[in-house]
Amino acid sequence: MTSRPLTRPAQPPSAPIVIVVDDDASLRDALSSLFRSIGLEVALFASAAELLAAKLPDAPRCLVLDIRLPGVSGLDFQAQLARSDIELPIIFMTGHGDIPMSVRAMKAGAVDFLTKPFRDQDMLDAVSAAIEIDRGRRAERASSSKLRALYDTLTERERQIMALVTSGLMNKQVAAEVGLSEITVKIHRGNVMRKMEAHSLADLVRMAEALGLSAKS
Amino acid sequence: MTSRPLTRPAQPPSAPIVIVVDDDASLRDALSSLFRSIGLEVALFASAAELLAAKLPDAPRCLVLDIRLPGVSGLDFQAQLARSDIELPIIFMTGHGDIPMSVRAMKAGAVDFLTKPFRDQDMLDAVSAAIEIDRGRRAERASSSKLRALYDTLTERERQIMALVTSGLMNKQVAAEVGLSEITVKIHRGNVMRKMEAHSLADLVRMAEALGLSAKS
DNA sequence: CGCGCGGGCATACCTTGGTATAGGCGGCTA
DNA sequence: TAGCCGCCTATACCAAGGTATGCCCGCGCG
Repeated sequence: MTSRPLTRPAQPPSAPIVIVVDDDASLRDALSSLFRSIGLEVALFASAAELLAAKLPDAPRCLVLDIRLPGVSGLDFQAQLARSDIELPIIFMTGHGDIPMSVRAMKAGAVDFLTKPFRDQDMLDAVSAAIEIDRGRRAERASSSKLRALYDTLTERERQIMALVTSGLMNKQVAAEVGLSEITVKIHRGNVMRKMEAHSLADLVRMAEALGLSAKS
Repeated sequence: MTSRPLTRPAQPPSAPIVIVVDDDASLRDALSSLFRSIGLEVALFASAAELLAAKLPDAPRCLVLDIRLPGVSGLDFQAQLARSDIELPIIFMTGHGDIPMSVRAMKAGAVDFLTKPFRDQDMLDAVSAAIEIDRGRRAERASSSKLRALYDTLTERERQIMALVTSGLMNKQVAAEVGLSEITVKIHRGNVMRKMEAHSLADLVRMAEALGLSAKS
């Protein structure tokens, strides 16, 4: 709930990036040229730590990850990313994996799990799907964080009135609920509409829905 | 959009059922006693066809399925169920599966994919999770089909007004949009509220949202 | 044919929503 | 201390929502 600046300097929509983490240099190179051949940007790393240290442009992306890594395992790294709430679609590669490993990865949200050697087309299909997923998630995050920012400008009272109004109560009922006069509720309600940039009650209801609000009586 | 009777005879909430499809009779029996030991109902079948022919009570359920089946494969059966829009959480078992097989199953929505021999506890955990998933889906289906039924009682005009009103337009704007007088819009709007059993505009907006309505201008 | 039903419109009347103007109170901070 | 902000309230006024009564039209159906 900290109020960070939410307007980043407008950047040209960057091309999708495939992040490859594998300790085998020759495989990295092969994947790099494979992805570049269809116009994707590529970022190569030999270990998870290197990736975490790197700064990557803000574009749709996905991670192509070997299960066996120097240091942590791919599955552990996946869990680590999830804990740091970094949402990044992952495609696993493995030379000596087993079924429980693949199931665990998929249950944790991996997009795909390829066994080496894999066909180029399979990898490209997986990466395309992953990039699409990330694109969708980014769009959702962008709109929902804008909504959050607006909601954060509301005072405590205004939030309270917003919850009650969007739950379907009339002004007089809201007033009775919180022990205010109806006119005061109207004022707050007007402030809420203005601050949330809602053009109608229907708008506001949808916003409340997206924010997960509910009137706890 | 056919108007089927939507009120089924009220049945007592039945206990969860585990459906087991495996051609190995001894495994079926073992699983049966395992599941019964924690109070779950069990339905046993030797093949997919037998399951399809059977009538099962309307209760939370899941399917425990061997990948290798007489006739169709488990994966094909999974796809077949999906096509017949039968939503049924599936737990696969396999003795000789491979990774691509497990990945395909998980991508198609399987809850788990266990390799034989598995530990009893792993199977029980998977089944519990699957039953929970089915319980949630059933609740969602029930409420959304009730909503559908109400929506189906609306006339064409009423549906049109509902979409426009819940998109945030005022009565006069709706009237201009569809070429009616404002008073007529009010009448339809009132009919919509009554037929949809909405107690407030906020309610109606949420219903429209759940129904996926949008005002196509 | 009469009837019901979906659809449309008008007048009248009341409730609810929304805003402007104006005032008071308490707390925080330059 | 003055000023700002959140908060609360009141009067007044107008727009929008909602319902009732009454009347009209066209269509399908027993």
